[in-house]
Amino acid sequence: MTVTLKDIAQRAGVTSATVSMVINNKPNISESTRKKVLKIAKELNYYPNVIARGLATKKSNSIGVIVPNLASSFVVRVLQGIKSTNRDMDYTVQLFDTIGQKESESQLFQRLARERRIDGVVLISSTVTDEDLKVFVEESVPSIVVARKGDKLDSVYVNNVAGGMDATDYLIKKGHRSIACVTSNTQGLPTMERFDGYKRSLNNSGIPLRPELVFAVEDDTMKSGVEVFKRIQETQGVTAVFVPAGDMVAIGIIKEAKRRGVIVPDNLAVVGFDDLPAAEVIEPSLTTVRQPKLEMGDYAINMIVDKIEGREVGIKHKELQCKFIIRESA
Amino acid sequence: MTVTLKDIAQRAGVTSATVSMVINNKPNISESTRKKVLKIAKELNYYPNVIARGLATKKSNSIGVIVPNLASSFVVRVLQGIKSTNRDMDYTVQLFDTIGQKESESQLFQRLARERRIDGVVLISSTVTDEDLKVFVEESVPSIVVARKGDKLDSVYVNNVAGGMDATDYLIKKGHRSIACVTSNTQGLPTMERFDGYKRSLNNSGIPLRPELVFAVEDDTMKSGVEVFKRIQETQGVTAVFVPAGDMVAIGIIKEAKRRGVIVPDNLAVVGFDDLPAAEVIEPSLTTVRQPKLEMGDYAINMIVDKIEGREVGIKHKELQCKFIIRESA
DNA sequence: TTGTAGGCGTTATCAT
DNA sequence: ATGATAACGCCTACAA
Repeated sequence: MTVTLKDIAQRAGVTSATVSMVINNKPNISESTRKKVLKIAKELNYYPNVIARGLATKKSNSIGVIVPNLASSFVVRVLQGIKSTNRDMDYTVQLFDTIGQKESESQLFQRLARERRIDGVVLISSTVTDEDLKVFVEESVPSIVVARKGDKLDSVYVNNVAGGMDATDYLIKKGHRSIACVTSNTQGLPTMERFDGYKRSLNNSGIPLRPELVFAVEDDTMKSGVEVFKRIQETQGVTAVFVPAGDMVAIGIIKEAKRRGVIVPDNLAVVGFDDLPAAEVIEPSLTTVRQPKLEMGDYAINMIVDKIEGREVGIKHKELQCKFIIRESA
Repeated sequence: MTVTLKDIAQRAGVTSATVSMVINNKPNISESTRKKVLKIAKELNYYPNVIARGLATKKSNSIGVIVPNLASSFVVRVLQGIKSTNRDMDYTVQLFDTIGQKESESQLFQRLARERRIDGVVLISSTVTDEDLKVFVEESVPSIVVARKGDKLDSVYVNNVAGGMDATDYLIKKGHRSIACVTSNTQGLPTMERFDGYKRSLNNSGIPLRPELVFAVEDDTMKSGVEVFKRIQETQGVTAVFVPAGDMVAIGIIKEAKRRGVIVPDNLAVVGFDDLPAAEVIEPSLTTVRQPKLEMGDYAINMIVDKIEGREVGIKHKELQCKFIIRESA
């Protein structure tokens, strides 16, 4: 049923080695046999068995994409970027998520590498620990981390500090002095960096950091935003809030503010982080910091393929810039 | 560098066949050698080469997921469902999208099948043609289509007609008689079915279908909603609108209505379709028809695995029900 | 230019 | 209970 090199070889009166060379466009094949072989291959609707090929060449021509949780819109967006530039490539994308798994990111990676399943890995995670990242460096399979800077590992990430500064600068420029900040205690480095940008911006303007204006939430949901709004309201004099924790939290804040008769942006200016689709839906629409997610995916896949094909050596980092999107909420 | 069965065999003083049997938990192995082999395997940090294994067993242990466009939130959600129940399975998910590709869904499928790359395929598409679907039936690799009913092919889909009826019934029950309907001319079968539900509901209540109340948009975006609102307003007497085209269109309608001083739901009741995250963000929040997307993914992956492993034969269909979500917009 | 032969790492069938 | 051996389908020296 399934047609192999041998089948073609027989019908063409040549050997399967010759057919292989034709299929792979190797030089030194007479035009006549090349034509004959190609014709028969087409007639029989031949496709090379990629598994057999992989065994022979020690290449799987596939790239693993490891994500902690496919439910994250950030992750999905980066994945879309990967897939969209991956189109023209000869690599297949295999998708792995680690949430609810016994294996950690690094264990999974090690297994994939050792099983010879993939030629390279893109890890999309901001929460992976330095300890875990070490394993990636040590394996011989090329890998790259997206969403945080890798120390000894290739990486693509965003300048969160600058993003946080842009947002805070803008609020200060608008005259705000009591600016609250809502961070996350589960999203790792990036929110910390954005918070850092907030601090630096205040500092640059000579505004003292007031710890009572700094709040933390668990996750990037409207519910968290609603809750944190109450805490913010208990603190006197806040006129603006910057939300490194993410757009959904910012949206929750806006919703609850409106419900309580606090006018956004007049009584409270709100700036989010991420630029989700919902940012345009909420009224007033959300001023926020956009991360170039598709672009991150694009860079990541290109970098990993370059690495796999030996076009690049050494550690490479790509830092992308956020874009401040001004809408109505601030 | 890479450790193989042979390496273990040598150190254990047995043959690689024996080691293979141990690794695969075959019976008829003495406890002593089993222990010895396992110990050495662990010491050497051995992982079986899945490619070699695949060649020998003629199984790749991976499932292809083909989607037209990963940018669709529907597709992503189904994919999340697939991945989340895929966790406990021994199958790897390979992701393919066809947008901007030279290959159609069916050509891609045929190639994947012939290349022996995958053991089964899940196609997530509502727009695939019957013609294309035929190829899926003909290949020997199991496949299943999600989001539309397959004729001779396994499928998981939603009862869109009932969804459309629920929505329209509700509006009628609320006293509406001039109910507009906004469909899509690019989203294929599902929106047509929802429209069908709309028609049946009207019919059941003895309300004549008025063609001038039926509109079509190009895509599921706020922009389309804004535009179609204007057209709706030109038609006198409309008090409600059902939007099979999707939630973003419905949200666009609400936005534009508010901008023009039309009060939702008092002057215009709006019902969407999908239940996107943004449905809860818009104010008034969107009454809509929720599709069980995660569940669809869950069923799909289970069905395909059953098929691959020979637990199921014959054509199976799974029809899921939508859920009507009442919020503020109607 | 083409054929021969061996190998990639596993599994599976038969002996022993 | 274990070993020999062939086979999976393809690639690649090397020989002719």
